[in-house]
Amino acid sequence: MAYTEVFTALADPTRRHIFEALREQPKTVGSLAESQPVSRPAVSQHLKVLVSARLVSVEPQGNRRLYSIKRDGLEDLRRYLESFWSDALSAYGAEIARRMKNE
Amino acid sequence: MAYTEVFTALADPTRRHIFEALREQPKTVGSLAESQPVSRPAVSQHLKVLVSARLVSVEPQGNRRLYSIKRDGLEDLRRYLESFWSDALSAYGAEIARRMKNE
DNA sequence: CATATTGGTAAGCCATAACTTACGGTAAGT
DNA sequence: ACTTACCGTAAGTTATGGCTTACCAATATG
Repeated sequence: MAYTEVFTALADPTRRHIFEALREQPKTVGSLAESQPVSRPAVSQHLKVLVSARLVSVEPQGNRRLYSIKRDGLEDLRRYLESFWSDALSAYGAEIARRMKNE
Repeated sequence: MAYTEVFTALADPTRRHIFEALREQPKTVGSLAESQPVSRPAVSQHLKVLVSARLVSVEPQGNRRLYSIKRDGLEDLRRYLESFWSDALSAYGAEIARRMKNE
């Protein structure tokens, strides 16, 4: 399942904070580490996971590496959620119908 | 963050399979365990997590316990995603603008 | 009642995840 | 050229997560 990677990536609070910090603008590893309570290598490892989940992309710029949000991972997530929504609704309706039938 | 619980719950493949198995109709622990490659206690533990994440609800029926999908957790997830969407778009636009400026 | 169904919980095991420090490698500045 | 800044990776430690078996409580069934 491809969804596992995206869900796992966003499950960790620190990683989600990093991801959210990129909403404003693309940032470097160092600047991200400054606003997080963990070390720089930890941030680097988190970014690796986020990139692998296609939630974030990298762009090397000379000395530094600029990380920014990538929409692919979010698209996957949204697709999963939407496909689930109608089913959940129908199951909910079926449940209601079932209860009404038994009463 | 309340999102951690939902993301964590859906990050595990087995747990997601259980969750998806409830799309059709409410089921008992035993019937869920039959269609999964893990033991019944494992399913029970997974359901505990899903209930805690408000993705699933329980309804005791005499001897058995009927589990069904609850929409609250999915609502949370959708809200998070949507709030993120516009930001991601604006950040994306800002990035584009930034690159155009530099070229 | 006695026994079988159903299922939650405890204890223990093992893999993995998240973090640290230490290191190396490349680009920028002086 | 040397040194500083930036950052990825390796190695090691610790915590947590998912699984199993064993056990126990509660309801249904004969």
